[in-house]
Amino acid sequence: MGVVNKKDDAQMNHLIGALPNDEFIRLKPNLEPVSLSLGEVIYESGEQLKYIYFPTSAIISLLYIMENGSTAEIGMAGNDGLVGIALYMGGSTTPSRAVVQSAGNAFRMPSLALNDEFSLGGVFQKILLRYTQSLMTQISQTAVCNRLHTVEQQLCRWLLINHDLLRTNKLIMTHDLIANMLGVRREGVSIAAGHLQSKGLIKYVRGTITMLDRDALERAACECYRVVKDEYDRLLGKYIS
Amino acid sequence: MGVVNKKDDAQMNHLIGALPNDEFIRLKPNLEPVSLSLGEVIYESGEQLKYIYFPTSAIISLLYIMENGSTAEIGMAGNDGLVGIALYMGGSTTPSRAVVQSAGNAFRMPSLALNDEFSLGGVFQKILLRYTQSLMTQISQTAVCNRLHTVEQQLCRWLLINHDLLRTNKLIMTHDLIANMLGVRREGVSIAAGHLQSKGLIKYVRGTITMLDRDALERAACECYRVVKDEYDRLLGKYIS
DNA sequence: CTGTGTCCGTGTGATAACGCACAGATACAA
DNA sequence: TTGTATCTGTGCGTTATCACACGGACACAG
Repeated sequence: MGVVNKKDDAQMNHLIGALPNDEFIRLKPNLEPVSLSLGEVIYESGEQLKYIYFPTSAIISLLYIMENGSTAEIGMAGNDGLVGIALYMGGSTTPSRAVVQSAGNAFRMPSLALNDEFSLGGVFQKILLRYTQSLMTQISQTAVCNRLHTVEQQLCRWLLINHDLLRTNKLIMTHDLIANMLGVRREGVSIAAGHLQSKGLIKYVRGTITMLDRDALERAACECYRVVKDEYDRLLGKYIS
Repeated sequence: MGVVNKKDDAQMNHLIGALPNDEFIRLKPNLEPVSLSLGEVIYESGEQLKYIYFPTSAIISLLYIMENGSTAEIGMAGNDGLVGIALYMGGSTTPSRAVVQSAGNAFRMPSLALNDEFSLGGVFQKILLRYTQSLMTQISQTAVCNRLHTVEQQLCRWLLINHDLLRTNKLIMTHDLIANMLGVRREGVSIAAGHLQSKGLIKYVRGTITMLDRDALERAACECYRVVKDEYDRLLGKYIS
């Protein structure tokens, strides 16, 4: 007791949990726990960022909003990642919006403290850069996935990612919201979801989706899911193992 | 004479040209000029990288190759950028392939020298990180563009990017190759190109495309072109201006 | 328990892009 | 000049997705 311990709440975020003790102790005073509610906008497109967020139980979605109002998700971050890359990459902001997709908790850290620690060039910097590369893989794969795969395959992929981050089979999410994430029509999601339900992979009623057969979902998803997951493990596995 | 001067060939790459003199002098011995031929594969997916490339007149395309053999471009780098981000981000490799899309020259730099300079935390590091963010914007925009815009809009965007990098109106490129970049069928490109030709925006014959009316091309392209360009200028403008 | 809003199913027609197949045209080499 | 490879135009049937529209079902508050 009294000793700052890595088996702390902050541990629940894999990136924070991967830090060596000395770096963690230095950072800890700057980590402020916050509670994030569904739909909350963490960052608006083009807005100067003040904090970087390390989700623990929350899931945050990175969305692009086009001029005509349609939206599409380019990436997702949960306790495996962070939100606010632009702060240490030098841009201070991005053209995307960050929205809370699943309510929960996170730690946030002010820009100044972040940059102080980042510039020391320690493990913190290494992890942040590696995570950034992993996010680039996620975004890249989303790009090709949007081009080459069907809505149903993409829905499977999206459900699997959520499953990994939530670690529960129940997902509170309407078809309409999923459609906004995938950048397709609500009907398209309804049809794909109906198909998956009839095959027994999922079950849903009014805003909650239950995943019944994860293995089958993986088989029904496109390769993109696995590529991104494997690349994350390759880049960060040795830290968070 | 004898004085290492920034008005050097290396200057032709904007990122190198943006370095302060002391950093440039330190790096110069490690910059090896290379000539890149059309179709040459700089990096294979998953292959350990040895060099980072700073194109001067060449254009390099970042491609994803799916399991079924179809391809799609996620980004492009010319004298405005570099190829080999994974080297300083820590991953050493990426799941994408880098192919020479337009023959020309580049400088390459060994991994070791790159990391030595990067870890000093100077302007070099700042520029590389900012460029990385700009590339993320490019990839993200490609993702949503693939989802939401037509082949014709995307073709316009692609032509404009090439125009910016080549600084000539003539582009040596068949419909088939463009189709591989955009991740669509060759016929789709032929039809879109035919349409643009009939409107007088471009002209083409057997593997060479001439851009006739750049302003009209910008109007026919989706917003994605401008978003990415503006973000590049925002991130790097103050260095390369 | 009744109203109102949300969520999902379904239908119809339109459009964009796909896959395949082949013909005409051009370039280049023998 | 002739042959061959490459490049582009076009047609046809198929599929995925879109846009719009509406009805039924459920949830929850008053």
